[in-house]
Amino acid sequence: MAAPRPGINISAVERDTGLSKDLLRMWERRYGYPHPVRDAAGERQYSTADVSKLRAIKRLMDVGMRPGKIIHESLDELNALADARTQPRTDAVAPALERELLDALKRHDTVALQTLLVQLVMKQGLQRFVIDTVTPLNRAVGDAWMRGELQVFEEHLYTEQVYVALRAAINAFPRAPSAHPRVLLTTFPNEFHGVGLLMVEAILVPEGAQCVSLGTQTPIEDIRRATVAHRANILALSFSGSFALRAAVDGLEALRGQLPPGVTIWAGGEMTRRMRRTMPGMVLLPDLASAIPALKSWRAHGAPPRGTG
Amino acid sequence: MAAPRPGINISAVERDTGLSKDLLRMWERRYGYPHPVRDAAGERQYSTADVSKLRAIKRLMDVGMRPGKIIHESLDELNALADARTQPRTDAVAPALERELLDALKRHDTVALQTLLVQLVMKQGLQRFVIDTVTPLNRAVGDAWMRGELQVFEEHLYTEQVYVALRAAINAFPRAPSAHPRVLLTTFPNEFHGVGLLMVEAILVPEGAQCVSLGTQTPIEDIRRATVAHRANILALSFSGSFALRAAVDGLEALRGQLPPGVTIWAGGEMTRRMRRTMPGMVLLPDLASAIPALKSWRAHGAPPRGTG
DNA sequence: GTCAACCGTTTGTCCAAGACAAACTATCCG
DNA sequence: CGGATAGTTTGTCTTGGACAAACGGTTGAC
Repeated sequence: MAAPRPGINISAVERDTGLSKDLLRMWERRYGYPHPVRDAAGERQYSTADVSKLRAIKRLMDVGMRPGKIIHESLDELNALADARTQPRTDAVAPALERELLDALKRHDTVALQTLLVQLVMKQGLQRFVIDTVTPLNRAVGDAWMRGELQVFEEHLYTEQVYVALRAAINAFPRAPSAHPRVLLTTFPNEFHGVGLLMVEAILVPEGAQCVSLGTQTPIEDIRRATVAHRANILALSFSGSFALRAAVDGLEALRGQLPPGVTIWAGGEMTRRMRRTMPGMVLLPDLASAIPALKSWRAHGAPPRGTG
Repeated sequence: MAAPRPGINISAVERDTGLSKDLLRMWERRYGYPHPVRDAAGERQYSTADVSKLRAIKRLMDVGMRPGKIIHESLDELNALADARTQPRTDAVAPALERELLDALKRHDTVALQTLLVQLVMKQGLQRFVIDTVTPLNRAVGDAWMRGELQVFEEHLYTEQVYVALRAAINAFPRAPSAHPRVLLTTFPNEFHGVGLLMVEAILVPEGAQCVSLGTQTPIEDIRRATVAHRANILALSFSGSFALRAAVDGLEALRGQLPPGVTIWAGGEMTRRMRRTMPGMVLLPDLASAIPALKSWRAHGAPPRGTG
């Protein structure tokens, strides 16, 4: 009665890969790939293999590769490229534990997942949990998703569970209203990845910083206003790999010009690794661990006297 | 340095309203609205007023109205239509408190927001909190967003805070592995609204039910497998107003045919109010409060109640 | 009076090919 | 090594046509 795989609609491909319909048609015109079959109405019907490969391409593009260079590689070669990039693998999460977590995820066993995560927080402490467990786990989940081993909703489920675990752990720390520095966390508009913010918060709160997160997608003018209103000492911004480089640099420079010099700007996230290393007036945090020395450095010399411009 | 409002790109409008580019162009062709000015390159530049009105239209469409009937109404008239629909306003949240929450939201004051929500949970109890506070608050936030009084990220912030408060309250209840019934909660693919699931969970857990949520967007075959694997007694599905009616009915009928007759299917959410036919073999829950009698009915007879209330 | 099936109208999505601006790469110069 | 310039690559926007799905009113049966 129900055909098992009748082919995937261009809208569904857009949703599952994040590549717009226009772009999918343009690639077909320019590169000849993907080249989906047409149904009786002449509409494109993509295969699941196409979707897997498109996801792999998107993921590599998100870390800076260009479509023309990789679109004709096979899925295996694309995976090899991704693995090569992942070389500095720390193996901090015991592979057995990582497998156990992924298994629980695939079983949709949220209780087991949450139990495992909470156990790890307790055992490692919050900071090590974020750096040694969540970071490689994010990568493992991302890779599994790219290979089509995980559904979209399963990745969401994972994100949600990490979110809950981190939020609970952060809330366990007391809030001292006088704690310094005050850190304001958010992302630019068009940036949808907010887990990074929570991970930074989880690094900073145990150090005694006072964090306020605005969530994702705050317009730049609102960021400026919020920074002044909260009298924040540090403004921390997160950029995922898929964020437009130019928009990030322009926005950061605009903010630097508008904010009082006493406010320190931190820019972190995957995409900051692709930025020019010298951004005057701001601190680049290519990974989460570097937030700790950055905070110590602020306390040593960066602390502004009084002048709130 | 700061350009005030140069006009809004069609992509940004798609993102901010949820109306696809194709649809925006088609409306312009068919209805003459919106009719954005063109920039030097001939590309559409929408105004913020357009975006506000388009959001209002989208919201009314999500509750069943048709674009052709409302697209030429003014924003005020659209708001009046939305208000008229909201007539059965319970005013269970004191307007002062509601205003206080919205103010905290607009100040991005997550601490105040969370404090208020937690206080309300404690004071009202979880079930009343969900029914008397969160439901009207969702509507108030939705209305404010529709009128352009809230940014997208502010709505996200609200959702996140409610999410955290509900999740924390639910986790405070002990999990008895033998509790009955076992309820599996999820949504169909293409359904992005997951707060409803958490709200149902918050209604059912205090009644002693054992809830497992798969989050949003579970493929139907996975729902079937998960229901069998968890030996769930009740499968609860949530459909927001923007979900396609046909897809919901078809999917529900397919599930009903594939699941053992002993499994009760609950369908809830805004869009189930637009379903006409009494759906054989399943229970429609037009609002959250009706989940409690439905649960009691299951315990009394192990079968769905007849009438649709 | 209620419900289901039918049919014309409304509505959303897809398609094609062209145009152009933004982003990136390569090269040259200080 | 860093910065400006020229050439490619790449993504998004444009128009206008086509068609299928969803809707709403009417008809017919009970």
